Amino acid sequence: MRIVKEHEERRNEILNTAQTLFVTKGYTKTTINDILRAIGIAKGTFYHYFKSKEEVLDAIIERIIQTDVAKAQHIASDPKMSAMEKLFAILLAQAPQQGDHKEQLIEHFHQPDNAEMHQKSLVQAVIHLSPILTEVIQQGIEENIFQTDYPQETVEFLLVSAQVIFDDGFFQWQPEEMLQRATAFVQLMERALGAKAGSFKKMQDILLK
Amino acid sequence: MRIVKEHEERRNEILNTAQTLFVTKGYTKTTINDILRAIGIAKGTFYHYFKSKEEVLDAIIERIIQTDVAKAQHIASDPKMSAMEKLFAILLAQAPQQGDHKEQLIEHFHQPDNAEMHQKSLVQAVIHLSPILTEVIQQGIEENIFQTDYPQETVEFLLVSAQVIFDDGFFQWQPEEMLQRATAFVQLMERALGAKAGSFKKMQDILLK
DNA sequence: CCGATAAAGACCGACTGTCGGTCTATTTGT
DNA sequence: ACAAATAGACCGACAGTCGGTCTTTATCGG
Repeated sequence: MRIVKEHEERRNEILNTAQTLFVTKGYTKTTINDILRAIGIAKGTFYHYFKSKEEVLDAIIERIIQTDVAKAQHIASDPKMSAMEKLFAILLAQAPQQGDHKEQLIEHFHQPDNAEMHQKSLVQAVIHLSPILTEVIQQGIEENIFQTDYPQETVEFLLVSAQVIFDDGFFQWQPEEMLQRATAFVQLMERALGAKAGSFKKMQDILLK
Repeated sequence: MRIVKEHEERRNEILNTAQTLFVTKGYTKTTINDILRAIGIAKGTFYHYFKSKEEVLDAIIERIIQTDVAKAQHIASDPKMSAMEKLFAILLAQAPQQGDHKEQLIEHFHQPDNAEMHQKSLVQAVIHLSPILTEVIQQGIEENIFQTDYPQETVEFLLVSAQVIFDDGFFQWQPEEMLQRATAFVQLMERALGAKAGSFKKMQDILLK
């Protein structure tokens, strides 16, 4: 049974299917054949679009990060927002994984042994988000609400911490442990950025909803 | 050619060889056959000692972490040291990877795609070191040199940041970028732990040598 | 303007090489 | 003689390759 499609359509079909499988079963445990079977295409077709399994993973991660980066950029470039508002908005925009494409992934299992995927996401997120957040912090320094000699590095540390601690797959926290860490993280941010004690109270309240 | 050895000796031989290969070529790219060839043993011998490739990785990581934990514990239990001294000593004991067993690994290549190994090391390091460091922080709170409502969580964040940022394999920094991050990290610690501004100056100086 | 022809490229699935892991036979120490 | 240690032939699963087919679209002579 031979069904011909547009290049981009087929490519996205592979990407979407692979993403669902990678997230639910894990990258390593997902077979190329799993992907082929799920779509109903042959080996050759897959390799007509991607030259390796890893290239698919990279493409998926790039796609995910890209949407997050776009949101962050949009917020960061708003001239009417204060640095504090931007910071909160950007972080909140990240947290809920959103419905991604349509609705899939909502019920995704916490897949522990998925090291490649987690690591690549982490690195890409830090690389692409830190410059944006650094600018926001610098705006905050000019507004005299933040104070640090190392805005860039501080952002990196905070991003890494958040990505690792709050990503399922590294540690499996109980709900109350998660809450505790979220609260602690807000305090860490406040201190790391040299903000006035208690100035992140608002964010704290939002997080604890 | 058949050579019989003591159980522990053979086991360590496998561990040492595997560790060298995992670090230089990466875990995934290292074949069981690579290990066998390097030692000069057969498949059956390998599987007589370990039931999977991953079990070898876990054993290696446990061994590495164990030496770090032992050092940390030894320092932490010294009744004559202040919390600040302990904190510095423990961190410094981690930094130089030491000659591990004898001398190997000194010239280890920075292997970027080694996600499994990096992730497992990270998680194990945090799990085993954070309780020890948390106690040190609590001692510091009693000594009134630190102040935080979240000692445990703060330690976790700091450990994660340090492990990821300073581990080759996640990011590849230039020497001066590394220095910059080390400096920034000391400031982050100072602030995160609620220490008096400038009280970590000593540590800073030591790091910059 | 139309039908033949050729180029592009989407698609197929048998096949290959590699790798982690199993199994059974043999040797060695006690 | 018995258990522990060693050996290596063997297996199934998997990522990736290759030679080729089918469909669509552009081109061109009449």
